[in-house]
Amino acid sequence: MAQRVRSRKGAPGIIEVASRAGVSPATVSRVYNNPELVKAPTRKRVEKAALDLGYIRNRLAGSLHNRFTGAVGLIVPTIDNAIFAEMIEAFAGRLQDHDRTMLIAAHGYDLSLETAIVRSLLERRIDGVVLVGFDHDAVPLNMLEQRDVPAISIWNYSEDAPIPCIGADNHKAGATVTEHLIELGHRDIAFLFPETESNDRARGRKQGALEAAVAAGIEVPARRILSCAYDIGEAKKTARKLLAKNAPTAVVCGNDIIAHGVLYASHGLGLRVPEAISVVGIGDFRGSAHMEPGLTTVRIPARQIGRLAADAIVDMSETRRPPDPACQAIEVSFMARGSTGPSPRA
Amino acid sequence: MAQRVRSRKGAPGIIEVASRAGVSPATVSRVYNNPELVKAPTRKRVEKAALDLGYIRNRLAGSLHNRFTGAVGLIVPTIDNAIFAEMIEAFAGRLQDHDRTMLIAAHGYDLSLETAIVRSLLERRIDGVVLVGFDHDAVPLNMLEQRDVPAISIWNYSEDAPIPCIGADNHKAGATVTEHLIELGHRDIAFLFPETESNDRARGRKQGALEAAVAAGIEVPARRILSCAYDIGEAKKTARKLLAKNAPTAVVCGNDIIAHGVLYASHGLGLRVPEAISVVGIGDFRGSAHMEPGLTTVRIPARQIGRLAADAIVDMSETRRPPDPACQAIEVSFMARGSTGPSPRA
DNA sequence: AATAAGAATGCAAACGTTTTCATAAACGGC
DNA sequence: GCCGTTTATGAAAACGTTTGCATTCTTATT
Repeated sequence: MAQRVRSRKGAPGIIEVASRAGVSPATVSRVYNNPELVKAPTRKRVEKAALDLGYIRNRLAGSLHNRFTGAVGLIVPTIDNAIFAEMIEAFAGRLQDHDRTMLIAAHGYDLSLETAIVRSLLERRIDGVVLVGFDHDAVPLNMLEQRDVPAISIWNYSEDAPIPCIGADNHKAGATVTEHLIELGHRDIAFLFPETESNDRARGRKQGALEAAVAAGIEVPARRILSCAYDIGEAKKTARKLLAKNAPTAVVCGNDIIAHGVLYASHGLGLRVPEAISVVGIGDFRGSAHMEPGLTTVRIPARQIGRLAADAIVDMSETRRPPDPACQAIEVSFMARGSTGPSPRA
Repeated sequence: MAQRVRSRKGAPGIIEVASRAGVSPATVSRVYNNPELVKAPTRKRVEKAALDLGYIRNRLAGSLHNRFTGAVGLIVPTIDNAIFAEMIEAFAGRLQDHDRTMLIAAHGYDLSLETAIVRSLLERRIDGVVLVGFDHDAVPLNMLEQRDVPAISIWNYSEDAPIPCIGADNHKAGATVTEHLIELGHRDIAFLFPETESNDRARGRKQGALEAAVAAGIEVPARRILSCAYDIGEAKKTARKLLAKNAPTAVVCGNDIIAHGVLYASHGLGLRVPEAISVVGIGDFRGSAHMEPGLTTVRIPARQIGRLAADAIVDMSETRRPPDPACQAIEVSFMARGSTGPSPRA
């Protein structure tokens, strides 16, 4: 029977459990942290006592002694983004499997906020931190390093990354979708990307896309390179201007959300996709496959990245050394769907 | 100058800061927790010492003494859901404003997991917990109450809620969209909702929708009541069957995601919206306004709920009593857009 | 049956703060 | 300048665990 009415201050501690089980506090502690060190019957008694009293251990007290809190920090640009949300969900789930808790914070693409966030995480003595991308202030990175708190970067991949990373080759992703359009005969291609200022993922994709065009002998005039926020409405508005007159035959979008906006703009203008205009995205968000027509895009396996990141950061916090190899490339896969077709001018 | 190379064990503590500033540890503590108690020049000296040493305080140690950890738990069905993500983002942001940290966990609509989650949060001695909806096991709720940890429910609203709540009247939301269709002359309406087993929000919406139909003298045959997961693909598949032959003139969807699926299914089948079929959603997710046609729906102000929830739980943890009034109704607003029109059979 | 080795448990000292209480310093009124 | 307050600081005892070391209980070996 769980003992009732433990008012405010009276939550039972390890000492109460110990005395009820007729053992020392040390033994109770061991039951939780090194069960194999205590003999089965004793363990049973302790477990029963804990249950009877409704004991809930205080991990904070332990962490004071340990070096470990069992909490891991995740810093993302935003939570409210379809593909990050997928990654976060997977990350959190996997962390739970490892008996860890996630602290999450968003900086809204303002990298200068990372310092404050990292500080606040360090005040809670997290066991490790996961960051998105490679663009980071030196200050927070130093704080982590000085305190010997493991950190990894996710989402982007580069061989010579400053910290261990798990991510996709965004450059290649941008190139892949562009090459697809080129193969279909498109020569007049527009590029619609988010602001690349403090977003190395988008930067890489854009570079990859533009370089692929150049490599195919296509020169891209400045008016074909547009930027817009991560927002369907904005993308739609921008695309409407782009498509209203003198439209290109294809649009490369920095992510699927922008592509959705472009698709809606096309529908709104009565431009048939893919007959009149081809559209490609990057990311393969939930839903992209099911639109009409389905969106041609490059799949970035967000959930996989989330899971691997959880595994990696937990491992690093335990072994106290970077994984081997430090950086892990996640393969993207091209998804050809209905939103792309031969150039009407071909 | 920040002092370099503090290897592993040597992170400076409050004691080092104190001695460098020539004060006692108590004073340093006060500088952080009750700055007004320490004279300006002393405070300055302490702050300088802390900066010089690169001191980062250890909140865990403090929480051991205090009752407060500055961490708040948020338990959601899933993070990977457009409208929850919006709420979470707003909640986390507001929490940061209050100098609090968010611990988040998802149970994937399996309410039995909440017990383990609550336990794990309590092990971290969170200052409060925010839950989604009213459907909860008694066990986790009791654990929270026994330990005097404040909890609130969000998303759903009811006057006689078991715990303080901040949310919308889902019943009314369901009724509103249905009445809109009825006003447009629709009599053959289908209802496509998520599983309501362990989801009181969906349950309320569905009830509201069906009751509105009944109130208008419409009898809804069982074959017009369908269920499908929160997933565009599934919704599309289910809708395709529904619309393939003997289609209703309108579909009420339990949320915007399902509505998106229905819309895509209609496009795929060549059914014009809203001429041949009207579709309504609930939620007003990002993007719903910009589809072609725009989705008629009911706006649930997710960000506002998130912000209010953060304010409320912080307040409760400080005052140690429920807010007044305990429950707060968030008004939903009907958004008429292009996806609904007069019934073709009218 | 004695003993060495190993396994299980207990003791008590940390861990890094906060906070009560006590003391010392500053202040204002006369 | 003196005294009664108020304000600023310090000393030391918590807070609830974990863990190294010491001790006791088992078990296996001879």
